[in-house]
Amino acid sequence: MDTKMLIKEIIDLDKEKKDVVVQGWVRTRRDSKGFSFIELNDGSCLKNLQVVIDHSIISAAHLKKITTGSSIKVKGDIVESPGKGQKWELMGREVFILGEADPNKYPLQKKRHSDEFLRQIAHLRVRTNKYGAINRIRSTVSYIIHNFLQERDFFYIHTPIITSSDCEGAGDLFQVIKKGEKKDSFFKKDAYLTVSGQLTAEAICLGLGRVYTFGPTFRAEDSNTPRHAAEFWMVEPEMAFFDLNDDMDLAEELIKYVVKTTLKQRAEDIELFSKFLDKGLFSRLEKLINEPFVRIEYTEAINILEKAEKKMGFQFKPKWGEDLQTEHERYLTEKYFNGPVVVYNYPKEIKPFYMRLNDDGKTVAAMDILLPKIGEVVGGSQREERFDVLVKNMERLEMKIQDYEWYLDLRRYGTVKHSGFGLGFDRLIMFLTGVSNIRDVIPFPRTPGTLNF
RNA sequence: UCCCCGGUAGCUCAAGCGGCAGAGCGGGUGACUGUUAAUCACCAUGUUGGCGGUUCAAGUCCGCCCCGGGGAGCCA
Repeated sequence: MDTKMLIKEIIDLDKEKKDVVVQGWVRTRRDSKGFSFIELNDGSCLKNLQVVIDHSIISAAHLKKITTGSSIKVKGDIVESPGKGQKWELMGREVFILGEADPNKYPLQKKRHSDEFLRQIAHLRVRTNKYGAINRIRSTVSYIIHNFLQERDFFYIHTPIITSSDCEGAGDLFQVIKKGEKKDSFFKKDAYLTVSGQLTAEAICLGLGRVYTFGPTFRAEDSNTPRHAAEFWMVEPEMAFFDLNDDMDLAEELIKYVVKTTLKQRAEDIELFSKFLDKGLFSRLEKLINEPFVRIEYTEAINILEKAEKKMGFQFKPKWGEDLQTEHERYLTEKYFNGPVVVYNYPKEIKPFYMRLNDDGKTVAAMDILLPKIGEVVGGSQREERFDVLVKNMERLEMKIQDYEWYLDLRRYGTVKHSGFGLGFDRLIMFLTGVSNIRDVIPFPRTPGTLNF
């Protein structure tokens, strides 16, 4: 009886194995006199399996159909390869062509393509080394994040994708309406796609203790940058009895754990990026694991930036009370500290209503984690647990308090100190791989003016 | 949304001042070879993003539009 095997399993074999079946997609075929070499990939790992086909087992007409992009099934024996470049190869005994790929039309050639071209054929680009690796890394990182949090007694919770109001005040929302009907015909009120699961996660947190969401979020901003997408994934832990320091500790520990574990579990895939895309990748990742993140107060960050202003000639003057500009973030992470920077205690005026007011009355217990090249990867805060202060905030911002009665209930009844943060999953993948455009770490990216597939 | 750059063969790109549209890769055919992005020879690539204008003549100049990229803004 033949054994169905993944190429990943074959690569790891420690001895030869008879009667094996392998299925996959052909990357290239090289013909010799009497036999052909096929590079076969099944997606299970970066490496291809070299398949040797003796021309006595296949007709010339069939062989011709085994072209780049076609899918085949091969039965045979795994034997040690006499050639250089691979330990094992599959000596074919029977070959079945599962699906042909007309070489005159198949868009992926055995050469490098530009990212822009591959984006147009996102349904096929996963068959390249680079995009196969990205998707494997996404899967592994997801699993690692779940592992990390579950081991620390966090519960994975599910917050709604369709939300009832623009609670978070987070920029532009996508509205949800029933096709062909008025905007409020279904829910009898306005409905939107979520921009964050935070507020509902807080509710579950104040009952379960430690929770997290991990799901898609949506922003309707007309942002055309390599770091923004209209649909992206976030991890949002929310913890009872955590203050801002606990919050920063957890976020830093999580990021370090993810990087360290991914380097171990997806070494081959990460190596591809460090070799061909970003020579400095390994040293940047190693540095992140081994050194504590710099933590500075917003006020200190402004001081540093003001001192650097003359030398750097910033387009925007750093000024207390204003948000940090992209050029400011880059100066801090890429020049001044050359590594991850956590900035905390921001002016209350530039942060949302739910962040906890500090004793100085001017700043809130907020924190952002900035990474070199990527910018903000984490945004979090200690939440305002004091009923009176929270209501005052909402009044200052002229919010409709009646829409948030349920949220205020969380402070009316058994309120406790609690904190949380949101981690941009796709930006984390960018940092891990050195891929510089978010459109290339999301399998089917959604951006303004682009909705394909 | 604003500023800048670009769109020429399937892909990546070239074409001095407006004067016959080209190369490499990929593809096809053949040769050679336990090959490794194989190698060598030959063959075919085309509405120069779209519409309009200037001109004897437009890939090239002008206008509008579409698409892509970079930067900025927006961004829990």
